Amino acid sequence: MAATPRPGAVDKRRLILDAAITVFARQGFHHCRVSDVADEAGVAYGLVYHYFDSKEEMLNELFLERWQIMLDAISEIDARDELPPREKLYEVAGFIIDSYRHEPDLMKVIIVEVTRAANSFGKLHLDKIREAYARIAEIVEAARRDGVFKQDISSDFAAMCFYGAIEQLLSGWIFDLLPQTEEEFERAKTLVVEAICGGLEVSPSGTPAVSG
Amino acid sequence: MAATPRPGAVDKRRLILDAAITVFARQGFHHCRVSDVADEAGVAYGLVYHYFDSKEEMLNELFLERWQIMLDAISEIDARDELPPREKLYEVAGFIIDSYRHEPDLMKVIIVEVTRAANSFGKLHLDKIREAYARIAEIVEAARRDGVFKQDISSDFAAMCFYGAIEQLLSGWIFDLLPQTEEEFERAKTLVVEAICGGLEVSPSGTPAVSG
Amino acid sequence: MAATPRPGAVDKRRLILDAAITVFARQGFHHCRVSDVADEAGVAYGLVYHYFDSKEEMLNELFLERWQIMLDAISEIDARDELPPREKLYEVAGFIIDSYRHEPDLMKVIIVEVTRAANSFGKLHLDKIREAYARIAEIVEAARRDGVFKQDISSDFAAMCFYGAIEQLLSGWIFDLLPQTEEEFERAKTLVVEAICGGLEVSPSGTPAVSG
Amino acid sequence: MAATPRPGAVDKRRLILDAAITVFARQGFHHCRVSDVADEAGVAYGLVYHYFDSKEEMLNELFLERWQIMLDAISEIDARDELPPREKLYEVAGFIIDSYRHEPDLMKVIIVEVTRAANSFGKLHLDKIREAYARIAEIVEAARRDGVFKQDISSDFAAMCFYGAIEQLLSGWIFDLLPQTEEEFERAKTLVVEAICGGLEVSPSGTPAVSG
DNA sequence: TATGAATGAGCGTTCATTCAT
DNA sequence: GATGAATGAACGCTCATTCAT
Repeated sequence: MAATPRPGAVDKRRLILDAAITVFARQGFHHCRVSDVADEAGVAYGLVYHYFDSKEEMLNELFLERWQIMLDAISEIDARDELPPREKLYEVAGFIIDSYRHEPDLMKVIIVEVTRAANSFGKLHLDKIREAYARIAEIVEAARRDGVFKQDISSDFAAMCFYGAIEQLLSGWIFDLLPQTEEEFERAKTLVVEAICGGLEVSPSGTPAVSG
Repeated sequence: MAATPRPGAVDKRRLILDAAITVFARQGFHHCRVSDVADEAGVAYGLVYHYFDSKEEMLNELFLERWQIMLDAISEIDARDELPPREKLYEVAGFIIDSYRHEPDLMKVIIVEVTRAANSFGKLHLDKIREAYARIAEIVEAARRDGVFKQDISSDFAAMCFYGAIEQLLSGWIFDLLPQTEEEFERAKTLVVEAICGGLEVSPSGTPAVSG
Repeated sequence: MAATPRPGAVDKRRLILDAAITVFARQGFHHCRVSDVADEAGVAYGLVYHYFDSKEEMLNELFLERWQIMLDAISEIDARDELPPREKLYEVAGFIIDSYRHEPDLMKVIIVEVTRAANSFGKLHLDKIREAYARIAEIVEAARRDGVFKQDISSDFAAMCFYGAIEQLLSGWIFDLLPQTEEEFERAKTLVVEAICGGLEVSPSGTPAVSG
Repeated sequence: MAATPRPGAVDKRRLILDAAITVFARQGFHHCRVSDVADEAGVAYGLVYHYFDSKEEMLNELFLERWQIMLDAISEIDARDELPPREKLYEVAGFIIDSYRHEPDLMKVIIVEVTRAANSFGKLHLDKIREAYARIAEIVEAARRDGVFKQDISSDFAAMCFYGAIEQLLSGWIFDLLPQTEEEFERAKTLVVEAICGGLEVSPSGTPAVSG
């Protein structure tokens, strides 16, 4: 559907999609019009319908595009056999946090408008979302098999807690409940893993820090 | 504005609010009409506007009403000095999970339509939401002062992880990603605390279980 | 329909009608609600419907009540045979101007909401309005028969000019285009008659002033 | 906002505006729906809102457009120095009467819905309306300076009487209180000036007729 | 490709009016 | 008489989508 633009020519489709990120993040998917996106992109709004079937399709595409990148990243991380489980989770947390760091609007849109919007978009993409949990769960499951992670906490359950903690951090940044500095982002990577893997409690023998 | 109804009479205002919970949960706030709420309540269209200024006001009221109950519950739990920190967090997790167990539609609405809706309602209620995190953070902070919880994880950060994990579990139930049985609910209370406080990793000397 | 209230009791019907004058004048008939009238009167709005069939009926009644008083006044003036035509017109202008002076809200409502609102209320009351013109025309007609007024200007036409000039003055006061002082009101009575009867132009032999 | 239509193409904006004149005149501004206007114009409902922000805006535009033409006409008349005051007023009356003759619906809308609607539109346009009176007053004022018009009647007052008389004639035609024939219209031009300038009374030495 | 005029279903909201108490 | 809860038709306005150019 999207023709490859001539080299040097502006890819209007991409232009529109990027404008959609900005507008969806700023006004919210339900509170913006297609014409707002077109205005942001500097094109006539009829053109939006030349490239996309509907307003929703833009959101879908933004989500799928980005989510797939994350799924691939998780898989790639899991494949690095040299990494211990905690390091793998650190890499996953790091990838997601860096995603927000580099593209906060896009991540905001995905979290706020898709991930949580169960009734409308979420349903379409539940399988994709489920897959992310499953891949994280695989990391946990391997750790359980190796006896590094606790047996009584199922890997699915653990994955939910882990992902939930990360998403909550992102929400905190999105809503300005947590400070957003480079240091905080880096620190968060270490601490969220420390919290979930090592626990909040002081353990008798101490917990080794994560390298990062 | 809403007069106290005669004893024995139906409180139409409450009827409408309850219908709103059902409809918002089923169709989503943005995908339902005010007439859907009126139909669900079995009242005339205009009566909704007799009691509420707008569709949004119903959502606001549902959120504020319920959220305050949670805030009060957390405070009450924190005041029980005999409880160790982990037990306090167990009570908090238990309260939230039970809230979902007993009123899944209402909790769904609050999580999906308010807590995450950054652009519209979320902003109105950020202070209330922030307060919940703060109260959880107080529990953690006391534990840190007592040397029970780690120093390097700030109480704010810990509170976000803890709350995020719980909300993710609720999301999992809402979206049918996790099984919903009485046992699962009970088990989740214990495990989420075990995961966050004790950590996913097997600690050298083992971790004491929570009573529940 | 309107029961005579017990002596000393408040006549709620009258109370509502007076409130309607205030509200109609302040907000305009179309821009006020029945409840605004009820609030102004300090009664429940259901009571308005106990006394009146509709919002319109209140306006109708206000108009008819007042207009009849004017019709009677014109007739009475016309019957005073000792008065020359110009004096009769002076008395008519004086009556209308004094009506505004003493009850500006009521006159505003009648002029703005009834007299000019041809499409809705006006039609119902056109006969009454026409009657006023006719009575003024009678005064003019008598003057023409006596040779005091010009033959080439029909009495109907003259009546329209005369009434139009007066109503325009009232409009000027209503819209604050003309100063509203006691002196201005008095002066206007004289001048409007002078303008219409004697004309704006300086006549060769001068024009006699009106007594007033 | 409204692009200039291709030559030969129908100007839909104009079409809608003309339909609005018809509908506002027939049903009254408050008693018609936007859909009535759209139906009358033979266009889709939404197109009205493509060209106009609101129902009110259409009325505003109709008024301002027409009123400016009148203001310009009065100025132009006043600038014709060769004309004596009475002739100038004759031209003004003639212009207004011809406006009604050629576009009775538009003039009806302006008089009934705007000029007199004190509470809503009138207020917005009072300055424009005031300007018309002022321009007429200038004509009178010059005549007073020249000693042709009476000193004791202020030019503002005289302008109100003059304009009021004319508007009343238009009201008479609008409400079918006066006969509407070409002859009547022509006659009215002469007579209204004769009445206001020369007065209704027979003056001792006679009044010169207006050429027209 | 690109534009924006044109469409019309749909929605939130208002408010005159009714009626049980 | 008096109240105000209850009704529901009606209306202004929005905006996703289509389509002629």
